[in-house]
Amino acid sequence: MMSSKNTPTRTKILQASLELLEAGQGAEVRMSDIAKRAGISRQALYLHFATRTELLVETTLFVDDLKGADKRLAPSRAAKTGIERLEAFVEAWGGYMPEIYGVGRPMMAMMDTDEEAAKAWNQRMWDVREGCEAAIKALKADQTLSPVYSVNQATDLLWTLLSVRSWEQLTQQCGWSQKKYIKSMKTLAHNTFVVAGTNLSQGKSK
Amino acid sequence: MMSSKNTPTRTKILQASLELLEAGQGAEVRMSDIAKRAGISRQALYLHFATRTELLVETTLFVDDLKGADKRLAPSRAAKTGIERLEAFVEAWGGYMPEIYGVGRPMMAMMDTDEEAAKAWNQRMWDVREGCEAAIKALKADQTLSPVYSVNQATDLLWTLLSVRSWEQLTQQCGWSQKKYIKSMKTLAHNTFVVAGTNLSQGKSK
DNA sequence: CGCGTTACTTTACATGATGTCAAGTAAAAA
DNA sequence: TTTTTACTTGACATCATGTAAAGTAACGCG
Repeated sequence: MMSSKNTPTRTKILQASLELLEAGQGAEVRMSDIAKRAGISRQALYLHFATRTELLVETTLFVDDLKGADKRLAPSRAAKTGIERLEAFVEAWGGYMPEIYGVGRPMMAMMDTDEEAAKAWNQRMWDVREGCEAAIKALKADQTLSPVYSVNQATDLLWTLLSVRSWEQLTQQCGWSQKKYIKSMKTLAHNTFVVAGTNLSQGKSK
Repeated sequence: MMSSKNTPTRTKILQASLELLEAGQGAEVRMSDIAKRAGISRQALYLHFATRTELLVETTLFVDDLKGADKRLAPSRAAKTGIERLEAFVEAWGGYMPEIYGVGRPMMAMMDTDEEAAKAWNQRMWDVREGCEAAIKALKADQTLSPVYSVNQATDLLWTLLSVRSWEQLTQQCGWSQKKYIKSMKTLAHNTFVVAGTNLSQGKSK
């Protein structure tokens, strides 16, 4: 019974999985590949993870732990004004996406065929939506939310703007730099959701 | 040699493929499924299409033919002002996406594993980008393009806003109606790309 | 009429990945 | 010393794609 313990072998597997996923630019990451890299037999993987999907899901949690997802989003929660919060969130999440894209890409690919994978990934994306909602609600509280949108509509829209797919298209397909992406998204979010007449990065409302 | 002919059997296959893809809400569409529905043997499929990918790609072309992709985009090309053109394009493409989503979903799923599928789908999406670019250039020509963005940047952004993935998120995940999607996108595109002080649906510039 | 070609059928099989099963082993724990 | 734990080895089931080969029924044509 090793259940949810942090045994060294389990960690080695997750580490191997992560390395392959991050390196793999389209390269398949098979169970046998992961086993080889972790230095154990393919069968041994199944002693720790029931399915490939489960391993992948656990890898995404592993990466959150490593890269400190929570800490990154903290500044956004600490922001005083809604505008600052919106900006901080765009910056934090926008900066985090490249870190998880390595595992995110295969996860998104699996969503189409694997129910479990879809559930796990959607759950995580829903958490992101909550971040969006919090930022929008902070704007609303400051009365700096554009009257064009309801809180829900603005949240949906912001969430879509900041989706991994959109980030992927802009940075991978269009060749945008990370810097350009974040700057553009800040501008776009500001211009879209903040009531007219309030400047970027000058959140002294009232 | 049946090469690129429109034989009845070939059409039957494409028809069957299309029906299954459109019906299939996550249901797998295997070669055997398509064969069964077309009323022929699985092997016969390979007499008309070398691979599953090729069949899927051909199905997307088939659907364009059926739904009249070209005709739908015509109004956009005919628009007098840039603003009208932008609006018409959002409306046309936004209205077209649900029609192709049935085949688009599996195509996008295949992109991750199949090089050919990726090339075919990207090619089609690139055509959409050209539509975006034309609309943005029309704004530029009218001097109604917001000075915040260059033509390229605006094109990339509009293209991403109008991507199938974004449409998918808003309509499938967030539950937006088609009407709401198009209206919101029109507003968003207008507010983002049209120079301030110009109203929606009143394109008399000059 | 006979002949060959076309379009399809049937059966069999190779491949490649996931996942299962069972027996064996080496070292730590009891 | 025995037992348990963690892993190894090798064999096998499954499932979809794609290949291969031989058979058949209809059709056009000299």
